[in-house]
Amino acid sequence: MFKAIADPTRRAILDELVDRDGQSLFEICTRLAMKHGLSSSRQAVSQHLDVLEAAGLVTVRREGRYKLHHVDTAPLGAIAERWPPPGPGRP
Amino acid sequence: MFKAIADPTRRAILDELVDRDGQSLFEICTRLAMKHGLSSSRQAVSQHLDVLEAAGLVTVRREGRYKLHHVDTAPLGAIAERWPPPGPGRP
DNA sequence: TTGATAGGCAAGCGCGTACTTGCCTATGCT
DNA sequence: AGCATAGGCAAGTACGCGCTTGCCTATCAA
Repeated sequence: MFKAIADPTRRAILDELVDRDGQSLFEICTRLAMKHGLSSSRQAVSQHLDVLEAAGLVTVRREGRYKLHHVDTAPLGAIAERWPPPGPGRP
Repeated sequence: MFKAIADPTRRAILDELVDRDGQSLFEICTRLAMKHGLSSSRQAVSQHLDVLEAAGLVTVRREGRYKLHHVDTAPLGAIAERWPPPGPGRP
């Protein structure tokens, strides 16, 4: 999971899915090229999505010939849980 | 910074420094071998510490011939800030 | 001053991983 | 049926990264 967010392209995909949940593969490709200036091929994005899915950060739902991707940022909470911020506790 | 916590050895180093702040290089090596069962060489750990320092997660303070390492988990807050947990907002 | 401890620098090796290339399957529109 | 769209699979390539190896410097104790 930590390796999943180590790649900048995968982080951009997460940003994109947070901004607009339930996108298909081609939608993600297009918006990555547009908004983030990334020129990743379809296969590259597909492989990134596989990694994100294996990390539990993205869930997949088939709809006809489309494959819609939904983001789930819950696993990232393990990071804040493992190394809690040094701020003042909850009074 | 994301790549810094992608490596399990570096995560173990962070755990070790949270448990006991201000350790030297050899202390970290020893405790990594003891508690985590990792047999990393001194140079390997040193390079990991360089990465953690570059990521802003570890600060260094020289004391005589020792090099004390202090942890700073604040940069990790950027993760929770970038992808906020989907829980209920703050009412 | 000599030896031992703590750490630094740089080159090289091996493997993982991000990406490409080429081809194949499935669903939808007309 | 026929074509276009959406996606899958597998092998191959290139580069980064973690780690080792070898040697060097600096601080402290005797």
